[in-house]
Amino acid sequence: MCDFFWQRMENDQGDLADIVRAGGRGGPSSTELPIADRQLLSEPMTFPPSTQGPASYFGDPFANLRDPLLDQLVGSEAFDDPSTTSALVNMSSECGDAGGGNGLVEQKKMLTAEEMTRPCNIFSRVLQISPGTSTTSPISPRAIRPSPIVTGEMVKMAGGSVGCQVDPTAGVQISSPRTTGIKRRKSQAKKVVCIPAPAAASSRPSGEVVPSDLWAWRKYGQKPIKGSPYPRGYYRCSSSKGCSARKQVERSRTDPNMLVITYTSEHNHPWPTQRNALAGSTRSQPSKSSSSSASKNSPHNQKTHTGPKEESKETTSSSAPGIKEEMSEMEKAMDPVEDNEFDQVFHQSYNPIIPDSDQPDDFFADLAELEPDPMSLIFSKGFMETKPDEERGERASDPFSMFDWPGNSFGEPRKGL
DNA sequence: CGTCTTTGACCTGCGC
DNA sequence: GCGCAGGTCAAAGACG
Repeated sequence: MCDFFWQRMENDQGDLADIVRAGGRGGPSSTELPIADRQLLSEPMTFPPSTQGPASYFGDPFANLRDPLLDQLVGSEAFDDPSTTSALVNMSSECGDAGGGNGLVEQKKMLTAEEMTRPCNIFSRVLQISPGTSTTSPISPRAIRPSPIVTGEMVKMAGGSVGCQVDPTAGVQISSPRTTGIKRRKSQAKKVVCIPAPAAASSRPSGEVVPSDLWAWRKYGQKPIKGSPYPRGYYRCSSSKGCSARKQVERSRTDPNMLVITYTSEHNHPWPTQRNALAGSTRSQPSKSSSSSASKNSPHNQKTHTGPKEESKETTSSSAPGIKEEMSEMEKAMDPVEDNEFDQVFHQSYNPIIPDSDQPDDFFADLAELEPDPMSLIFSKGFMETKPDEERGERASDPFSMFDWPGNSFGEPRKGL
């Protein structure tokens, strides 16, 4: 797998600041190692099955799970565009060539001006930032501005591609580190995800577009952001009561086509099961059949997707079939042998690792008993399967069928709000 | 009935 | 200390 993450876990465990997930980068131009591509999908699985690392994520054993959003992203617009698709598989290059195991080093890599000039794939940036290192981190919003033009999180590249940076105001509150223990809202560790957004027209009247992911999110607020024509939506996890996971969704002020999603806190529960996901998601899709139609009609969609929620309730298994397909081919092309290894690791890796953390093992143990491995559900539909041929046959017909992501629903007016 | 979104009011952090 | 802006709360209404 990715040595980088392993090392990081060992060296920097517990410090989200040093974690850079899926450091998206310009497509083919990247010099990443082939193996790195795999990291994209396996990244969350990169933690040694028995390491103590994951527990450090807010004490959340599930924190190391890759954000389902990523999968969706892959499936959304990314696959609509062959070019982006190709770029997609390269996005994890950061991991591959960041052998140093030093988070700061990697962040530097990601955010250097040089990099800014590179085309950006759909996962242009996925960062986890914690106050602890924010002050010294090179990712300071100001620091990452290669030019006066780059004032927002987005940077229009010469080639027309879009570069994404962390928006200084997009939740990446980089303030003085608070080591006193005083919990400050703006000092919370956050993970910023910059993704391509569907056409605004397809979303809510407000123009808000919320990508879906496996978690169930409930919107609890919206605020206009100074300097940005687009409001910021505030969501909290509704999959589980007591879950402190939250996220902020807003459009890039500089590029409406990009969404900046800031995740705060981590889920303290496993991936939402279908049942859980359905909780409260009884609302139907808006008149728009677009996205939802795909997912609803899809035989892959195990759950009766009734939620209009453009973003959450669609906890359908979303492990981007498209990505699997892509990855399968990539892997084959790269190294069939590793393919098996990859699968093995993948299967072995996922398992809400509950290392020697403060988390009550019993609690999660119970969860495991109560619910089938959520990840399994996800990947059973996704790239986890090792039957590319069969899958491709099915997916080929409807690669997006199992998704409810915005790619299908993005931009879809959820309903006449 | 339960959960959702919307939205105005209130609270809090941070810069000056 | 003050004011601004961001973040959260909670009531009201909508939906299935």
